[in-house]
Amino acid sequence: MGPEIEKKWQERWESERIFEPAINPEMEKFLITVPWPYSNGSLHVGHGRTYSLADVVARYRRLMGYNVLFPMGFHQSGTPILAYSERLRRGDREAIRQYTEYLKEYENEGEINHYLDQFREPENIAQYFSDRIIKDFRGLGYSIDWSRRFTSAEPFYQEVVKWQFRHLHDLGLIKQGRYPILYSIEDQNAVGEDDIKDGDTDKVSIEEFTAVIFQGPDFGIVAASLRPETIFGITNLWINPEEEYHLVDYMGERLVTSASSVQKLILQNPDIKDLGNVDKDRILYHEFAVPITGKKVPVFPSGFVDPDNGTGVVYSVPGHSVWDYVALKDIGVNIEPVKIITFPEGKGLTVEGLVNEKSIGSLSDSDKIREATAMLYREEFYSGIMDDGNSDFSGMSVQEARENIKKRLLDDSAFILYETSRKAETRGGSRVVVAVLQDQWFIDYSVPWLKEKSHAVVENMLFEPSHYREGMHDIIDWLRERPCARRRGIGTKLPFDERWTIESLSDSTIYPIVYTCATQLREIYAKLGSNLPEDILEHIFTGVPLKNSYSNEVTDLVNQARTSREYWYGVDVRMTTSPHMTNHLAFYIMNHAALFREKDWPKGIVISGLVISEGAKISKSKGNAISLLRIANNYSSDLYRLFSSINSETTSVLDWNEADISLVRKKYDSFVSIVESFKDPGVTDMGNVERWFVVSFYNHASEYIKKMNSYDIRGAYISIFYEVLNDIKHVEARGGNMMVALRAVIRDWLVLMSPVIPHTCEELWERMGNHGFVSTERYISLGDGMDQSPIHRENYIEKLISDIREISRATGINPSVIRINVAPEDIFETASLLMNEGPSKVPDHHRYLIPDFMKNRKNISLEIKDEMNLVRSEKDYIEKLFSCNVEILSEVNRSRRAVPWPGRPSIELIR
RNA sequence: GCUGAGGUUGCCGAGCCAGGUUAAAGGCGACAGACUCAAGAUCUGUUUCCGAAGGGAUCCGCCGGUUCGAAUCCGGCCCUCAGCACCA
Repeated sequence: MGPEIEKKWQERWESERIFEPAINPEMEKFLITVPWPYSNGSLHVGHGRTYSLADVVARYRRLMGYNVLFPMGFHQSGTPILAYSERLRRGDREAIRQYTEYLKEYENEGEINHYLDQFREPENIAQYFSDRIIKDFRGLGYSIDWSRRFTSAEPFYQEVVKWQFRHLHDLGLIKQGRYPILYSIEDQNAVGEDDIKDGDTDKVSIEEFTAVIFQGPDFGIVAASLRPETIFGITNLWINPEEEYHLVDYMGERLVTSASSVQKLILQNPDIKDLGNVDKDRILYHEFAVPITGKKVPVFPSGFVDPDNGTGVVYSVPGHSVWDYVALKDIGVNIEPVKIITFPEGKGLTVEGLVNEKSIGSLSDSDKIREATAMLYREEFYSGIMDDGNSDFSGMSVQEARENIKKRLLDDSAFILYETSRKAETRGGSRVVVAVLQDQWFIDYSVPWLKEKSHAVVENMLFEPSHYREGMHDIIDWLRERPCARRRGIGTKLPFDERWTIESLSDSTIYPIVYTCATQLREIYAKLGSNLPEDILEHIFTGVPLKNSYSNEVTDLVNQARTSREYWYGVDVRMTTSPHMTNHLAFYIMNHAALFREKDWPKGIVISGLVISEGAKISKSKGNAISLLRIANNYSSDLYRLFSSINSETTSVLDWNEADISLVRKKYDSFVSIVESFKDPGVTDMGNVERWFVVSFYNHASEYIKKMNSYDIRGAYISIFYEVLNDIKHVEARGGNMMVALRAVIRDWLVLMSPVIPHTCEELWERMGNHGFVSTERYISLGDGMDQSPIHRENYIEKLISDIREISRATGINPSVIRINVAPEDIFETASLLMNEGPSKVPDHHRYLIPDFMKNRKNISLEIKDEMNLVRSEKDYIEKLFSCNVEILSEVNRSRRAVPWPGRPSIELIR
């Protein structure tokens, strides 16, 4: 069905406000949420899936008689929107290109520059895309209650966030401490993924090095390593002869480090002071002492040392580092490598082996060296055993030794140094390093009482798929401190330290509760002159009596809000994707556990799978990120919804691809044409097939309900869509009267299909002369109580036909007459005796039948009492099917090949 | 290496949690037939092997176990994928 029809129904739904539920104590409520979208761009196929599935669930629950609330808001906190508007202001080409592309979807060519101009202000980006997303979501037919929407940047909401943080603080869950962050020295600011050049495609993470201090006669020298366990194999140190080196003061000690690393060290450790340049002659070829062993080693020059990485000093372990081994060869120094790591059974890679195998000649073969290094480190880390002669660590695995040696070194001869996982610069071109904040705010998720309470929440929740429950328990155990505030970004100020802005995931943990009372909160905030006092929020959210008195008007609003929260809250189901498990969903659960009473805790989480497009991961650069707007226009939103629901299980990956889409489209088209061509036949006389169709339909319907209740949306729609379509084919093949068959089920079919293809169903519903919306219909389940005999009768006929086919195939007979012999009365009785009483009761003249009965018992059934009539009623059909005559009789004749048993007539093919 | 998911008939993919009704849904592909001047679309049938009577044999990564009975439960092994970790 075309976009005009979809639009027509979207407008009607909206103007009649059928998805804006009111409190109704008579009805059971159902609150379903999906994390709010971040409004810095338009959404694509991948984003739409979870929202679509949630909408299918919401619409389904409505049919089943629940009072359903499906609300939505917008996330605008954090740095990305800010970073993008900064980039647009700076004239960043990539950002302009990307936003031009977004805008092209919605605006005329001529308007684009106007909007790009507007987007220099971050709030305009947020505003613009929130509006677009609402339109996109409406265009997909989502039954969202937009009247309750709000954004994370709205002042009244920020009061709620402050309330949350004051509480967490009072509960002792907020702490301050040291924390490493990515930082730009030039900009004197923290940088996020969006500020880094290629930060989205090539992530930069923070690595923890051990900076080891080697004592010399006049001063020490410090070399940073990720592999502290190798200190037993050190033969020398390296510095880069082309670079400058400085002395720094570190807690009274004088240490050598590269000039370009000094600033970084200071950012990480305020105790460090720069003492200025040091002559390299005082370092090169001098000896320094290795900690723990005390061994004295010389410093050699080598060009491979990067002054920006670590401290610009490298300790050399030629026994276990390809770089060091090759570098020593390079400068012609003959030092015997020290081996300190072995492998079980002596098998495993060695530096020498790799150098030979990859024919590495000199340091200029840097790619090969990197490759060899990766192989060696991997193998040593996973299977290496320490074997350094006689230290305390000998015999430990490399992994174990690394932790232990690091700990020992940190006591007095090392400190932690953080480094970026790759060289990175900001989009503005300044270097990105790691700085350590001394006063970072954290939420402390390690507190035992909170963990315990959170486990209790999880234990009582629904998880779909259920193994995520165990996963969530593990995550809760594993969570420690989580930084909860930033120095920049859009968001709420930390109420007890206004220099900080609450971090964007932390400000969005308990917001679903605000959907229950957003309109009242906004109004109270306005009436009280931009204020939302503590005791009011306390009262609304937790029911604690008000401490202060307010005007009647305000008190009324407060009461409404509290009543609404009491009715609606407790999110019944939150749907999202699995990457949210370790962050958002865990915080969501733990913050609810910390702040709210049991009744308001989350009740369920359904994890939906990711979406790929044409077999590939969706990314803007691949061009397979089709926007939701284009989906609705090019494919129709019902087709998108149907495809998302049916082409893959809720929890597994969905591939959006043309080949599969056209298959689903075909089915969809045949559904529409079947329903459209339906005309009430006026008669209701049913034959075997029609009766079978109706019972089968309701069997599918109860299967559908069972599956929808356990969030198996795909399975549910396979039952009520694909299988019903197949049944229709069967009725047609059997020459049944389709209109008579459909008449009995078509109303319910439209109703049950409406959650996935609501526009189509509304339109068909109306064309059939119904009033009102199919979306607000109620489906009354018939349960499993239906008489199944039409199914048995149809199975009997089907089995009869397939037996005829099989005999014909096995014998090669193409019959001119088929003789069907149905069990006569006395055989029926004998069979009944054999099945219910046992062989001893069989009358003597039938005892010869017992062996045959035993042989065929799995096909014998007493379900059908009037086989003769049944077979007669299908005589014409069978004759037509095999183009021959059918003779039906009912007799016992010992000379015949087979005995006619109930449920298994004997069949004779005559040439 | 850790954690999780998974290995099903040509392919994709159900079933497995609650063992028998499972030669194992559905789709795709292939083959045959109907329709058509033809192609496409659509419909019908077949698609592990054997069978001149509706039957039989073998089968769900590998090995073993529990059971009257296992694709389904238990133990071990092999392999694949994802996330994490690791990579001066």
